[in-house]
Amino acid sequence: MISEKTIERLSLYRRILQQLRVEGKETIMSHELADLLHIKPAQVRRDIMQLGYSGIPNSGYRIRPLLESIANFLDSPLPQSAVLVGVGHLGLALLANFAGRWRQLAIRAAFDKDPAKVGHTFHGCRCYSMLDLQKVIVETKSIVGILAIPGEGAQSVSDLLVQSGISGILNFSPLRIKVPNSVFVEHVDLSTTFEKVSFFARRMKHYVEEEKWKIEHETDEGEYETLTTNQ
Amino acid sequence: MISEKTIERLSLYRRILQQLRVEGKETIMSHELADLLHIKPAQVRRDIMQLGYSGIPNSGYRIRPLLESIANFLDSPLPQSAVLVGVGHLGLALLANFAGRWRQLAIRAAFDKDPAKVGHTFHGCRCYSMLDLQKVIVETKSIVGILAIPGEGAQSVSDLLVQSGISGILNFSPLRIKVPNSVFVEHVDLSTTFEKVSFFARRMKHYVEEEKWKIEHETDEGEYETLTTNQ
DNA sequence: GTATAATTGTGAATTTATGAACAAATTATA
DNA sequence: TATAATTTGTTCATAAATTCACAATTATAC
Repeated sequence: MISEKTIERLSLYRRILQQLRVEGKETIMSHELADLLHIKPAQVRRDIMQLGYSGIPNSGYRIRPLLESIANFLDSPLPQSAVLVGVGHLGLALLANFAGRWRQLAIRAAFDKDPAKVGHTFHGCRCYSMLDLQKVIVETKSIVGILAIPGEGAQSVSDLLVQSGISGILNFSPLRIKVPNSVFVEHVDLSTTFEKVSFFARRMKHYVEEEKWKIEHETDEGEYETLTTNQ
Repeated sequence: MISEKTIERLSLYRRILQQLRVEGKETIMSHELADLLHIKPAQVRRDIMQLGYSGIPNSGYRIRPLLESIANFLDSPLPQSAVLVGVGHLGLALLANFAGRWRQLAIRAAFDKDPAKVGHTFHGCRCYSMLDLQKVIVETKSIVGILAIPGEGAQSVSDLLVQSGISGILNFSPLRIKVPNSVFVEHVDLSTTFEKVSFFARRMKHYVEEEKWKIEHETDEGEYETLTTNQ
Protein backbone atom coordinates (compact mmCIF):
# COMPACT_ATOMS: atom_id res chain seq x y z
CA MET A 1 0.00 0.00 0.00
CA ILE A 2 2.80 2.44 0.81
CA SER A 3 5.94 2.30 -1.28
CA GLU A 4 9.56 2.16 -0.16
CA LYS A 5 10.27 5.35 -2.01
CA THR A 6 7.57 7.16 -0.08
CA ILE A 7 8.95 5.93 3.23
CA GLU A 8 12.41 7.16 2.29
CA ARG A 9 11.06 10.57 1.41
CA LEU A 10 9.01 10.82 4.58
CA SER A 11 12.13 10.11 6.57
CA LEU A 12 13.91 12.85 4.66
CA TYR A 13 11.07 15.31 5.15
CA ARG A 14 11.26 14.67 8.85
CA ARG A 15 14.95 15.36 9.08
CA ILE A 16 14.63 18.59 7.15
CA LEU A 17 11.57 19.72 9.03
CA GLN A 18 13.22 19.09 12.38
CA GLN A 19 16.07 21.30 11.30
CA LEU A 20 13.72 24.01 10.06
CA ARG A 21 11.76 23.89 13.28
CA VAL A 22 14.80 24.54 15.45
CA GLU A 23 15.50 27.47 13.13
CA GLY A 24 12.13 28.84 14.16
CA LYS A 25 10.11 28.11 11.03
CA GLU A 26 6.45 27.29 11.69
CA THR A 27 4.96 26.45 8.32
CA ILE A 28 6.24 25.15 5.01
CA MET A 29 4.85 24.88 1.52
CA SER A 30 5.16 21.90 -0.75
CA HIS A 31 7.38 23.69 -3.23
CA GLU A 32 9.85 24.68 -0.51
CA LEU A 33 10.31 21.09 0.61
CA ALA A 34 10.41 20.02 -3.01
CA ASP A 35 13.21 22.45 -3.78
CA LEU A 36 15.27 21.24 -0.85
CA LEU A 37 15.00 17.66 -2.08
CA HIS A 38 15.13 18.46 -5.78
CA ILE A 39 11.80 16.83 -6.47
CA LYS A 40 8.45 18.17 -7.64
CA PRO A 41 5.91 19.78 -5.30
CA ALA A 42 3.20 17.34 -6.36
CA GLN A 43 5.32 14.50 -5.06
CA VAL A 44 5.60 16.15 -1.66
CA ARG A 45 1.87 16.76 -1.48
CA ARG A 46 1.10 13.19 -2.47
CA ASP A 47 3.44 11.80 0.17
CA ILE A 48 1.98 13.99 2.89
CA MET A 49 -1.51 13.11 1.75
CA GLN A 50 -0.71 9.47 2.48
CA LEU A 51 -0.07 10.37 6.09
CA GLY A 52 -3.63 11.58 6.37
CA TYR A 53 -2.36 15.03 7.27
CA SER A 54 -3.93 18.01 5.56
CA GLY A 55 -2.25 21.29 4.78
CA ILE A 56 -3.92 24.66 4.52
CA PRO A 57 -4.53 26.04 1.03
CA ASN A 58 -2.66 29.25 0.44
CA SER A 59 -0.51 28.86 3.52
CA GLY A 60 1.03 25.39 3.43
CA TYR A 61 1.69 22.83 6.14
CA ARG A 62 2.14 23.55 9.81
CA ILE A 63 5.47 22.01 10.67
CA ARG A 64 4.84 20.83 14.20
CA PRO A 65 1.72 18.75 13.56
CA LEU A 66 3.17 17.54 10.30
CA LEU A 67 6.19 16.22 12.19
CA GLU A 68 3.83 14.52 14.61
CA SER A 69 2.01 12.88 11.74
CA ILE A 70 5.25 11.63 10.25
CA ALA A 71 6.45 10.28 13.59
CA ASN A 72 3.11 8.66 14.13
CA PHE A 73 3.36 6.99 10.78
CA LEU A 74 7.00 5.96 10.69
CA ASP A 75 7.82 5.21 14.27
CA SER A 76 6.89 2.36 16.50
CA PRO A 77 5.16 3.25 19.77
CA LEU A 78 7.95 1.36 21.52
CA PRO A 79 11.63 1.82 20.67
CA GLN A 80 12.98 -0.97 18.50
CA SER A 81 16.23 -2.84 18.70
CA ALA A 82 18.75 -3.91 16.10
CA VAL A 83 21.88 -5.99 16.18
CA LEU A 84 25.03 -5.64 14.15
CA VAL A 85 26.95 -8.59 12.78
CA GLY A 86 30.54 -7.87 11.85
CA VAL A 87 32.66 -5.41 13.78
CA GLY A 88 35.12 -4.65 11.00
CA HIS A 89 35.86 -1.20 9.67
CA LEU A 90 32.38 -0.73 8.31
CA GLY A 91 30.66 -2.13 11.38
CA LEU A 92 32.66 0.20 13.58
CA ALA A 93 31.73 3.16 11.42
CA LEU A 94 28.06 2.26 11.72
CA LEU A 95 28.36 1.95 15.48
CA ALA A 96 30.19 5.25 15.69
CA ASN A 97 27.52 7.06 13.72
CA PHE A 98 24.39 5.35 14.92
CA ALA A 99 24.96 3.40 18.11
CA GLY A 100 23.85 5.90 20.71
CA ARG A 101 22.17 8.66 18.82
CA TRP A 102 19.34 6.74 17.31
CA ARG A 103 15.93 7.49 18.70
CA GLN A 104 13.90 4.80 17.09
CA LEU A 105 16.25 1.98 16.21
CA ALA A 106 18.91 1.36 18.83
CA ILE A 107 21.80 -0.95 17.99
CA ARG A 108 21.75 -3.04 21.13
CA ALA A 109 24.42 -5.64 20.45
CA ALA A 110 27.21 -6.51 18.05
CA PHE A 111 28.65 -9.86 17.04
CA ASP A 112 31.95 -10.93 15.59
CA LYS A 113 33.63 -14.23 14.99
CA ASP A 114 37.00 -12.78 16.02
CA PRO A 115 37.55 -13.86 19.67
CA ALA A 116 39.74 -10.81 20.21
CA LYS A 117 36.72 -8.57 19.77
CA VAL A 118 34.23 -10.58 21.79
CA GLY A 119 33.65 -9.16 25.25
CA HIS A 120 34.78 -5.67 24.32
CA THR A 121 32.57 -2.65 23.95
CA PHE A 122 32.70 -0.50 20.81
CA HIS A 123 31.14 2.94 20.86
CA GLY A 124 28.99 1.85 23.74
CA CYS A 125 27.93 -1.41 22.15
CA ARG A 126 28.95 -4.78 23.56
CA CYS A 127 30.39 -7.36 21.19
CA TYR A 128 29.25 -10.96 21.66
CA SER A 129 30.31 -14.28 20.24
CA MET A 130 28.44 -15.51 17.18
CA LEU A 131 27.37 -18.44 19.32
CA ASP A 132 25.25 -16.10 21.42
CA LEU A 133 23.48 -14.62 18.42
CA GLN A 134 20.10 -16.24 18.89
CA LYS A 135 20.09 -15.81 22.65
CA VAL A 136 20.93 -12.11 22.52
CA ILE A 137 18.49 -11.37 19.73
CA VAL A 138 15.67 -12.98 21.66
CA GLU A 139 16.65 -11.27 24.90
CA THR A 140 16.89 -7.83 23.33
CA LYS A 141 13.75 -8.44 21.23
CA SER A 142 15.66 -7.16 18.22
CA ILE A 143 13.77 -7.02 14.94
CA VAL A 144 16.51 -5.76 12.63
CA GLY A 145 19.88 -7.27 11.77
CA ILE A 146 22.68 -5.33 10.15
CA LEU A 147 25.09 -7.42 8.12
CA ALA A 148 28.52 -5.82 7.83
CA ILE A 149 30.54 -8.87 6.89
CA PRO A 150 32.17 -10.14 3.69
CA GLY A 151 30.00 -12.04 1.24
CA GLU A 152 31.11 -15.53 2.17
CA GLY A 153 29.36 -15.83 5.51
CA ALA A 154 26.40 -13.64 4.63
CA GLN A 155 23.89 -16.33 3.71
CA SER A 156 24.50 -18.50 6.75
CA VAL A 157 24.41 -15.54 9.13
CA SER A 158 21.27 -14.32 7.42
CA ASP A 159 19.66 -17.72 7.98
CA LEU A 160 20.62 -17.51 11.64
CA LEU A 161 19.12 -14.05 11.96
CA VAL A 162 15.89 -15.20 10.38
CA GLN A 163 15.72 -18.24 12.64
CA SER A 164 16.21 -15.96 15.63
CA GLY A 165 13.14 -13.97 14.70
CA ILE A 166 14.63 -10.97 12.91
CA SER A 167 12.17 -9.48 10.41
CA GLY A 168 14.38 -6.94 8.64
CA ILE A 169 17.94 -7.14 7.38
CA LEU A 170 20.19 -4.34 6.25
CA ASN A 171 22.77 -6.10 4.14
CA PHE A 172 26.08 -4.38 3.44
CA SER A 173 27.65 -7.56 2.11
CA PRO A 174 28.01 -7.97 -1.65
CA LEU A 175 25.96 -11.16 -1.64
CA ARG A 176 22.28 -11.12 -2.47
CA ILE A 177 20.97 -13.12 0.42
CA LYS A 178 17.91 -15.31 0.19
CA VAL A 179 15.27 -14.89 2.88
CA PRO A 180 11.64 -15.96 3.31
CA ASN A 181 9.27 -13.30 2.06
CA SER A 182 8.21 -12.55 5.61
CA VAL A 183 11.55 -10.78 6.02
CA PHE A 184 12.43 -7.42 4.52
CA VAL A 185 15.90 -7.00 3.06
CA GLU A 186 17.65 -3.84 2.00
CA HIS A 187 20.87 -4.25 0.07
CA VAL A 188 23.47 -1.51 0.34
CA ASP A 189 26.05 -2.61 -2.15
CA LEU A 190 28.95 -0.21 -2.04
CA SER A 191 30.87 -1.84 -4.88
CA THR A 192 28.06 -1.51 -7.37
CA THR A 193 27.34 1.97 -6.11
CA PHE A 194 30.93 2.98 -6.79
CA GLU A 195 30.77 1.48 -10.24
CA LYS A 196 27.55 3.27 -10.97
CA VAL A 197 28.88 6.65 -9.93
CA SER A 198 32.04 6.04 -11.88
CA PHE A 199 30.06 5.10 -14.98
CA PHE A 200 27.79 8.11 -14.94
CA ALA A 201 30.58 10.48 -13.96
CA ARG A 202 32.41 9.43 -17.08
CA ARG A 203 29.30 9.80 -19.20
CA MET A 204 28.63 13.24 -17.78
CA LYS A 205 32.16 14.27 -18.57
CA HIS A 206 31.82 13.10 -22.15
CA TYR A 207 28.50 14.79 -22.51
CA VAL A 208 29.83 18.10 -21.21
CA GLU A 209 32.84 17.90 -23.49
CA GLU A 210 30.63 17.13 -26.46
CA GLU A 211 28.49 20.15 -25.63
CA LYS A 212 31.56 22.36 -25.37
CA TRP A 213 32.78 21.10 -28.71
CA LYS A 214 29.41 21.80 -30.29
CA ILE A 215 29.38 25.34 -28.93
CA GLU A 216 32.95 26.01 -30.02
CA HIS A 217 32.15 24.82 -33.53
CA GLU A 218 28.76 26.51 -33.69
CA THR A 219 27.10 23.42 -35.11
CA ASP A 220 23.42 23.23 -34.48
CA GLU A 221 22.87 20.14 -36.55
CA GLY A 222 23.44 16.70 -35.11
CA GLU A 223 21.08 16.00 -32.30
CA TYR A 224 22.43 14.27 -29.24
CA GLU A 225 20.33 12.22 -26.87
CA THR A 226 20.15 13.62 -23.39
CA LEU A 227 21.40 11.44 -20.59
CA THR A 228 19.30 9.58 -18.12
CA THR A 229 20.13 11.01 -14.72
CA ASN A 230 18.72 11.15 -11.27
CA GLN A 231 18.72 14.92 -10.91
CA MET B 1 19.19 5.82 -22.79
CA ILE B 2 20.46 3.29 -20.24
CA SER B 3 18.95 3.34 -16.79
CA GLU B 4 20.68 3.45 -13.42
CA LYS B 5 18.99 0.22 -12.44
CA THR B 6 20.41 -1.55 -15.46
CA ILE B 7 23.92 -0.33 -14.67
CA GLU B 8 23.58 -1.60 -11.12
CA ARG B 9 22.47 -5.00 -12.33
CA LEU B 10 25.25 -5.23 -14.91
CA SER B 11 27.74 -4.56 -12.16
CA LEU B 12 26.17 -7.31 -10.11
CA TYR B 13 26.16 -9.74 -13.03
CA ARG B 14 29.83 -9.10 -13.47
CA ARG B 15 30.70 -9.85 -9.88
CA ILE B 16 28.73 -13.08 -9.90
CA LEU B 17 30.08 -14.17 -13.27
CA GLN B 18 33.66 -13.55 -12.20
CA GLN B 19 33.07 -15.80 -9.24
CA LEU B 20 31.45 -18.48 -11.38
CA ARG B 21 34.31 -18.34 -13.86
CA VAL B 22 36.95 -19.02 -11.25
CA GLU B 23 34.79 -21.95 -10.21
CA GLY B 24 35.22 -23.27 -13.73
CA LYS B 25 31.80 -22.52 -15.19
CA GLU B 26 31.84 -21.66 -18.90
CA THR B 27 28.26 -20.80 -19.78
CA ILE B 28 25.23 -19.52 -17.92
CA MET B 29 21.55 -19.23 -18.72
CA SER B 30 19.36 -16.25 -17.98
CA HIS B 31 17.30 -18.08 -15.41
CA GLU B 32 20.39 -19.10 -13.44
CA LEU B 33 21.58 -15.53 -13.11
CA ALA B 34 18.03 -14.45 -12.40
CA ASP B 35 17.72 -16.94 -9.55
CA LEU B 36 20.95 -15.74 -7.98
CA LEU B 37 19.70 -12.15 -7.98
CA HIS B 38 16.07 -12.97 -7.23
CA ILE B 39 14.85 -11.30 -10.38
CA LYS B 40 13.13 -12.61 -13.52
CA PRO B 41 15.01 -14.15 -16.45
CA ALA B 42 13.49 -11.68 -18.90
CA GLN B 43 15.15 -8.87 -16.99
CA VAL B 44 18.54 -10.52 -17.30
CA ARG B 45 18.09 -11.09 -21.03
CA ARG B 46 16.97 -7.53 -21.54
CA ASP B 47 19.97 -6.14 -19.67
CA ILE B 48 22.41 -8.29 -21.61
CA MET B 49 20.70 -7.37 -24.85
CA GLN B 50 21.53 -3.74 -24.12
CA LEU B 51 25.21 -4.63 -24.12
CA GLY B 52 24.88 -5.78 -27.68
CA TYR B 53 26.02 -9.23 -26.64
CA SER B 54 24.08 -12.20 -27.94
CA GLY B 55 23.59 -15.51 -26.21
CA ILE B 56 23.08 -18.83 -27.87
CA PRO B 57 19.53 -20.22 -27.92
CA ASN B 58 19.25 -23.47 -26.06
CA SER B 59 22.64 -23.11 -24.43
CA GLY B 60 22.79 -19.68 -22.81
CA TYR B 61 25.58 -17.13 -22.56
CA ARG B 62 29.28 -17.85 -22.76
CA ILE B 63 30.68 -16.35 -19.59
CA ARG B 64 34.05 -15.14 -20.80
CA PRO B 65 32.91 -13.01 -23.75
CA LEU B 66 29.93 -11.85 -21.74
CA LEU B 67 32.30 -10.56 -19.07
CA GLU B 68 34.28 -8.82 -21.77
CA SER B 69 31.14 -7.16 -23.06
CA ILE B 70 30.22 -5.97 -19.59
CA ALA B 71 33.71 -4.63 -18.96
CA ASN B 72 33.67 -2.96 -22.32
CA PHE B 73 30.42 -1.31 -21.48
CA LEU B 74 30.94 -0.33 -17.85
CA ASP B 75 34.63 0.41 -17.67
CA SER B 76 36.69 3.26 -18.93
CA PRO B 77 39.60 2.35 -21.22
CA LEU B 78 41.84 4.16 -18.76
CA PRO B 79 41.63 3.65 -15.01
CA GLN B 80 39.75 6.42 -13.27
CA SER B 81 40.51 8.22 -10.04
CA ALA B 82 38.42 9.29 -7.12
CA VAL B 83 39.06 11.33 -4.00
CA LEU B 84 37.57 10.94 -0.57
CA VAL B 85 36.59 13.89 1.59
CA GLY B 86 36.28 13.14 5.29
CA VAL B 87 38.51 10.63 7.02
CA GLY B 88 36.20 9.89 9.91
CA HIS B 89 34.96 6.44 10.84
CA LEU B 90 33.03 6.03 7.64
CA GLY B 91 35.77 7.41 5.43
CA LEU B 92 38.26 5.04 7.00
CA ALA B 93 35.94 2.11 6.43
CA LEU B 94 35.61 3.05 2.77
CA LEU B 95 39.37 3.32 2.43
CA ALA B 96 39.86 -0.02 4.17
CA ASN B 97 37.44 -1.76 1.85
CA PHE B 98 38.10 -0.03 -1.43
CA ALA B 99 41.36 1.89 -1.39
CA GLY B 100 43.71 -0.59 -3.00
CA ARG B 101 41.54 -3.32 -4.35
CA TRP B 102 39.59 -1.35 -6.86
CA ARG B 103 40.33 -2.10 -10.46
CA GLN B 104 38.44 0.65 -12.16
CA LEU B 105 38.03 3.42 -9.66
CA ALA B 106 41.06 4.00 -7.47
CA ILE B 107 40.76 6.27 -4.47
CA ARG B 108 43.87 8.32 -5.03
CA ALA B 109 43.68 10.90 -2.25
CA ALA B 110 41.83 11.76 0.92
CA PHE B 111 41.11 15.09 2.55
CA ASP B 112 40.26 16.14 6.06
CA LYS B 113 39.99 19.41 7.87
CA ASP B 114 41.58 17.92 11.00
CA PRO B 115 45.28 18.97 10.91
CA ALA B 116 46.14 15.88 12.95
CA LYS B 117 45.17 13.69 10.02
CA VAL B 118 46.76 15.71 7.25
CA GLY B 119 50.04 14.26 6.05
CA HIS B 120 49.28 10.76 7.30
CA THR B 121 48.50 7.77 5.15
CA PHE B 122 45.41 5.66 5.80
CA HIS B 123 45.14 2.24 4.22
CA GLY B 124 47.61 3.31 1.61
CA CYS B 125 45.92 6.62 0.87
CA ARG B 126 47.51 9.96 1.67
CA CYS B 127 45.46 12.54 3.54
CA TYR B 128 45.77 16.15 2.38
CA SER B 129 44.58 19.46 3.69
CA MET B 130 41.27 20.75 2.38
CA LEU B 131 43.24 23.67 0.99
CA ASP B 132 44.90 21.34 -1.48
CA LEU B 133 41.63 19.92 -2.73
CA GLN B 134 41.52 21.57 -6.12
CA LYS B 135 45.23 21.10 -6.79
CA VAL B 136 45.21 17.39 -5.97
CA ILE B 137 42.03 16.71 -7.91
CA VAL B 138 43.45 18.34 -10.99
CA GLU B 139 46.79 16.58 -10.60
CA THR B 140 45.24 13.15 -10.14
CA LYS B 141 42.64 13.81 -12.86
CA SER B 142 39.98 12.55 -10.47
CA ILE B 143 36.43 12.47 -11.78
CA VAL B 144 34.61 11.19 -8.69
CA GLY B 145 34.37 12.66 -5.22
CA ILE B 146 33.23 10.71 -2.20
CA LEU B 147 31.67 12.78 0.55
CA ALA B 148 31.95 11.15 3.95
CA ILE B 149 31.41 14.19 6.15
CA PRO B 150 28.56 15.48 8.31
CA GLY B 151 25.80 17.41 6.61
CA GLU B 152 26.96 20.90 7.59
CA GLY B 153 29.94 21.19 5.27
CA ALA B 154 28.52 19.05 2.50
CA GLN B 155 27.23 21.77 0.22
CA SER B 156 30.36 23.90 0.30
CA VAL B 157 32.64 20.92 -0.21
CA SER B 158 30.42 19.74 -3.03
CA ASP B 159 30.73 23.15 -4.68
CA LEU B 160 34.51 22.90 -4.37
CA LEU B 161 34.51 19.46 -5.94
CA VAL B 162 32.42 20.66 -8.84
CA GLN B 163 34.66 23.68 -9.34
CA SER B 164 37.65 21.37 -9.41
CA GLY B 165 36.18 19.43 -12.30
CA ILE B 166 34.62 16.43 -10.55
CA SER B 167 31.72 14.99 -12.54
CA GLY B 168 30.32 12.44 -10.10
CA ILE B 169 29.70 12.60 -6.37
CA LEU B 170 28.95 9.78 -4.00
CA ASN B 171 27.34 11.51 -1.08
CA PHE B 172 27.18 9.77 2.30
CA SER B 173 26.20 12.95 4.10
CA PRO B 174 22.57 13.38 5.10
CA LEU B 175 22.28 16.60 3.10
CA ARG B 176 20.81 16.61 -0.39
CA ILE B 177 23.46 18.61 -2.14
CA LYS B 178 22.72 20.83 -5.10
CA VAL B 179 24.91 20.44 -8.16
CA PRO B 180 24.73 21.55 -11.80
CA ASN B 181 23.07 18.94 -13.95
CA SER B 182 26.36 18.16 -15.60
CA VAL B 183 27.31 16.34 -12.40
CA PHE B 184 25.95 12.97 -11.33
CA VAL B 185 25.10 12.52 -7.66
CA GLU B 186 24.32 9.35 -5.78
CA HIS B 187 23.00 9.74 -2.26
CA VAL B 188 23.67 6.97 0.21
CA ASP B 189 21.68 8.05 3.19
CA LEU B 190 22.26 5.63 6.01
CA SER B 191 19.80 7.27 8.39
CA THR B 192 16.87 7.00 6.05
CA THR B 193 17.94 3.51 5.11
CA PHE B 194 17.86 2.49 8.76
CA GLU B 195 14.47 4.03 9.20
CA LYS B 196 13.16 2.27 6.14
CA VAL B 197 14.37 -1.14 7.25
CA SER B 198 13.01 -0.54 10.70
CA PHE B 199 9.63 0.47 9.29
CA PHE B 200 9.23 -2.53 7.01
CA ALA B 201 10.65 -4.94 9.57
CA ARG B 202 7.90 -3.87 11.91
CA ARG B 203 5.27 -4.20 9.21
CA MET B 204 6.52 -7.63 8.26
CA LYS B 205 6.32 -8.70 11.86
CA HIS B 206 2.76 -7.48 12.16
CA TYR B 207 1.81 -9.11 8.92
CA VAL B 208 3.25 -12.46 9.98
CA GLU B 209 1.53 -12.27 13.34
CA GLU B 210 -1.75 -11.42 11.67
CA GLU B 211 -1.38 -14.40 9.37
CA LYS B 212 -0.64 -16.66 12.34
CA TRP B 213 -3.70 -15.37 14.10
CA LYS B 214 -5.84 -15.98 11.05
CA ILE B 215 -4.58 -19.53 10.74
CA GLU B 216 -5.07 -20.24 14.44
CA HIS B 217 -8.63 -18.96 14.29
CA GLU B 218 -9.47 -20.56 10.94
CA THR B 219 -11.14 -17.39 9.69
CA ASP B 220 -11.20 -17.11 5.93
CA GLU B 221 -13.25 -13.92 5.88
CA GLY B 222 -11.58 -10.55 6.31
CA GLU B 223 -9.19 -9.85 3.48
CA TYR B 224 -5.87 -8.25 4.27
CA GLU B 225 -3.84 -6.22 1.83
CA THR B 226 -0.52 -7.74 0.96
CA LEU B 227 2.54 -5.71 1.69
CA THR B 228 4.63 -3.86 -0.81
CA THR B 229 8.09 -5.37 -0.63
CA ASN B 230 11.26 -5.56 -2.65
CA GLN B 231 11.58 -9.31 -2.72
C1' DG C 1 -17.38 42.29 2.13
C1' DT C 2 -15.49 41.22 -2.39
C1' DA C 3 -12.00 40.34 -5.44
C1' DT C 4 -7.48 38.54 -6.14
C1' DA C 5 -3.78 35.61 -5.61
C1' DA C 6 -1.85 31.53 -3.96
C1' DT C 7 -1.70 26.73 -2.43
C1' DT C 8 -3.64 22.39 -1.51
C1' DG C 9 -5.63 17.69 -2.85
C1' DT C 10 -6.20 14.66 -6.40
C1' DG C 11 -7.85 12.56 -10.97
C1' DA C 12 -5.82 11.95 -15.41
C1' DA C 13 -1.81 11.60 -18.33
C1' DT C 14 2.80 10.30 -18.79
C1' DT C 15 6.87 8.01 -18.09
C1' DT C 16 9.57 4.28 -16.41
C1' DA C 17 10.23 -0.39 -14.98
C1' DT C 18 8.91 -5.03 -14.88
C1' DG C 19 6.75 -9.32 -16.41
C1' DA C 20 4.49 -12.60 -19.63
C1' DA C 21 4.54 -14.84 -23.74
C1' DC C 22 5.91 -16.45 -28.06
C1' DA C 23 8.44 -16.75 -32.63
C1' DA C 24 13.00 -17.76 -34.10
C1' DA C 25 17.08 -20.14 -33.37
C1' DT C 26 19.89 -23.79 -31.84
C1' DT C 27 21.14 -28.06 -29.85
C1' DA C 28 20.32 -32.76 -28.81
C1' DT C 29 18.36 -37.02 -30.03
C1' DA C 30 16.27 -40.58 -32.34
C1' DT D 1 17.95 -36.22 -41.55
C1' DA D 2 14.00 -34.96 -39.07
C1' DT D 3 11.79 -34.24 -34.66
C1' DA D 4 11.60 -32.65 -30.03
C1' DA D 5 13.11 -29.82 -26.47
C1' DT D 6 15.02 -25.73 -24.81
C1' DT D 7 16.60 -20.89 -24.54
C1' DT D 8 17.18 -16.58 -26.56
C1' DG D 9 15.52 -11.92 -28.32
C1' DT D 10 11.77 -9.08 -28.36
C1' DT D 11 7.03 -7.50 -28.57
C1' DC D 12 3.15 -6.61 -26.17
C1' DA D 13 0.87 -6.12 -21.61
C1' DT D 14 0.98 -4.77 -16.88
C1' DA D 15 2.42 -2.35 -12.91
C1' DA D 16 4.62 1.34 -10.46
C1' DA D 17 6.16 5.94 -10.01
C1' DT D 18 6.06 10.50 -11.32
C1' DT D 19 4.27 14.72 -13.23
C1' DC D 20 0.65 17.66 -14.99
C1' DA D 21 -3.15 20.35 -14.47
C1' DC D 22 -7.09 22.13 -12.40
C1' DA D 23 -11.08 22.56 -9.15
C1' DA D 24 -11.62 23.64 -4.39
C1' DT D 25 -10.20 26.27 -0.64
C1' DT D 26 -8.07 29.69 2.11
C1' DA D 27 -5.55 34.03 3.13
C1' DT D 28 -4.77 38.75 1.95
C1' DA D 29 -5.50 43.32 0.07
C1' DC D 30 -8.49 46.71 -0.90
